[in-house]
Amino acid sequence: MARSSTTSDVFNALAEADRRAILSLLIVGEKPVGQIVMDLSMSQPQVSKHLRVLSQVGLVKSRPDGRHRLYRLEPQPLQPMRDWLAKFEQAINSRLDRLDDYLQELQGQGDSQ
Amino acid sequence: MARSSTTSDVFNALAEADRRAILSLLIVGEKPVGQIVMDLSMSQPQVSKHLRVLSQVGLVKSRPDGRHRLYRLEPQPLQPMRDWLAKFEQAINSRLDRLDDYLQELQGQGDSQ
DNA sequence: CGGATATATACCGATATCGGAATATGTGGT
DNA sequence: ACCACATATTCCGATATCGGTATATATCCG
Repeated sequence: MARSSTTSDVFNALAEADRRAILSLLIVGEKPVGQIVMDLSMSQPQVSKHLRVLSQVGLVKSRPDGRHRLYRLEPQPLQPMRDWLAKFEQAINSRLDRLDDYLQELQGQGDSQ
Repeated sequence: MARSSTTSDVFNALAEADRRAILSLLIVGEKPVGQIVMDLSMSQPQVSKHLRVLSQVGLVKSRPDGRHRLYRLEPQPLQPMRDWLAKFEQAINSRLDRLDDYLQELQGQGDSQ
């Protein structure tokens, strides 16, 4: 048993930097696969495979356009991730947290793992 | 070559649901390993391993407390993820986007694979 | 010091992922 | 129908991950 599953979970889909890059590219609008291949200097099959994963989790949708296929961003599935992160807002912004930072800067923090 | 790396990237660390659960637990405050084991009904080695990964990406820090070791949340490394998500705010909130939703609700959305 | 509790690490097998190369599918133009 | 272009899929080897079990390390207590 390796990682829980992958193509069913947005967190997992976004664990790959290349896939994040693809999504970022698509913010500006629809793009054909070939364009992504050029923009990111990745192999065509690699891009297709990543697009497939992104498709499966619903982060992109596609439509045919001549011999091209245009992929577009579908941002709704990002919501669970946004929700999850939101839970940490308070911790991130808390006064205590910054105090922690400060103290750790002062002392040579010996710790972790 | 499998996934780029794992223990160096926050996105990757959070690809595992169990690790997200651990972080969520720690929002309320420091906890010893055993407490996490009980709360999440996971095996002790499993929890220790997940904590190690979280440690490596800086999402938790620990301090000894008698024979226990208290782990606490360190939310700063979440920032890159927040930043990355922020890029999609506009797309998520856009009018067109909601229109998309609407249209997809109306039609039995047939698309994508 | 010896035993008990708490946590970390090592080892293992199963599995899923990734990238590359080759190939299949599909579409348009002539 | 055929050829070129665009994309998807399959097959493959390498690798990293995960969970389990067993064991090591550490700390406290008597």
